Amino acid sequence: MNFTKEIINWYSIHKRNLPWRTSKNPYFIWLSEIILQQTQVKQGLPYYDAFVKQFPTVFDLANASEETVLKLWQGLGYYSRARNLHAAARYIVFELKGEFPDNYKDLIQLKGVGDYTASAIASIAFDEATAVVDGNVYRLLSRYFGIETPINSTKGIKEFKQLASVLLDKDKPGNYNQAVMEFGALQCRPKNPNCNGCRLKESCVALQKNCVDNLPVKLRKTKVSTKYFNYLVCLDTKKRTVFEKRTGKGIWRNLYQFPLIETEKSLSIDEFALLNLNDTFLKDMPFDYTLYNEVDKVHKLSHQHLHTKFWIIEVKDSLNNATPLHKLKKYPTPVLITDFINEFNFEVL
DNA sequence: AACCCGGGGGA
DNA sequence: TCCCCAGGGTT
Repeated sequence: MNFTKEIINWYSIHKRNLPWRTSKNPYFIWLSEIILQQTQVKQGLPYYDAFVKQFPTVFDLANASEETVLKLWQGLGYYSRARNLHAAARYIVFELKGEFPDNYKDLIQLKGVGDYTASAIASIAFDEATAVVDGNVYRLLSRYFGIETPINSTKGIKEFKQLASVLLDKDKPGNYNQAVMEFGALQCRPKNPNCNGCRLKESCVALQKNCVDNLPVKLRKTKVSTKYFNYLVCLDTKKRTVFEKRTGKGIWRNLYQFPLIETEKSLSIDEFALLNLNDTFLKDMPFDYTLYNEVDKVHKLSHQHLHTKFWIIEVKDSLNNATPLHKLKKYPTPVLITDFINEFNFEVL
């Protein structure tokens, strides 16, 4: 049983028609790989189409503003991907004079491009024999070969990369790399893998040992922290509000939001009244306030649960540095804020 | 080595 | 609920 040939044969029959598979243009391959990091094909597909349409070449992407790129990325998550994508496009256009890096060593120098993505682009666009190891490959190899080394340990990362390199089809590395990932995604799924209909079932170690569900082994479950967010949604006499760009190194960097006050616990209306809002941009401003949502809106991220209250601040004056309400949807915002804006429906005010 | 970074979907 | 997803960057 030749693992590599079986995977390639399976792929020739079952491969999906995906837009980035119709071209070897490295820009399109790169774009698809960044979008698909930690993102399922179904979720990333509409974003890929939108990016190709709005930025047909790396020059178009480089000449756009970061805010425009973030706006198009809005809702997809892991926004550093969009910031790095944009920075790398500018680097390619303005430093490399538009000549796209054409090998693993140069590709991995790009912001947001690590071992996986450099291998994917190098093999698919440039036929370089570098093996990809993504979540699909970890799962498939750990099961088929019965490897119990944790996939997120230093030892595991090296071990699986080495094995993947041995299995790689050096003649058509791009085709094989896509095949092995596709096999993991469609056949050797995380839950309910299709072992009965699998052409590798006779030689699959995990299936023979009846431990398919226990592989791959992964260490360290991320602990989830809870945070309490209070957003100050101001409405002044000119139908404007305060909208700010997030700074710093935390989540949602360079996306926009209402002024945020983080607290140790969920605030009652009385407790909110004790906050000294005169220390903020509301200094010397007359205002009334109401609580928009009695029950905390809980926004769940992979590592944080955000318990959120939206406070509606009716300011009886004209705010400084305020944003007209009808312009809010022009800015890139996290889903938590996007949902609020849509639900609150400022436009009827 | 450990932690941070989003959001959606499946079971 | 918990886990996973065509991972990468920082400390």
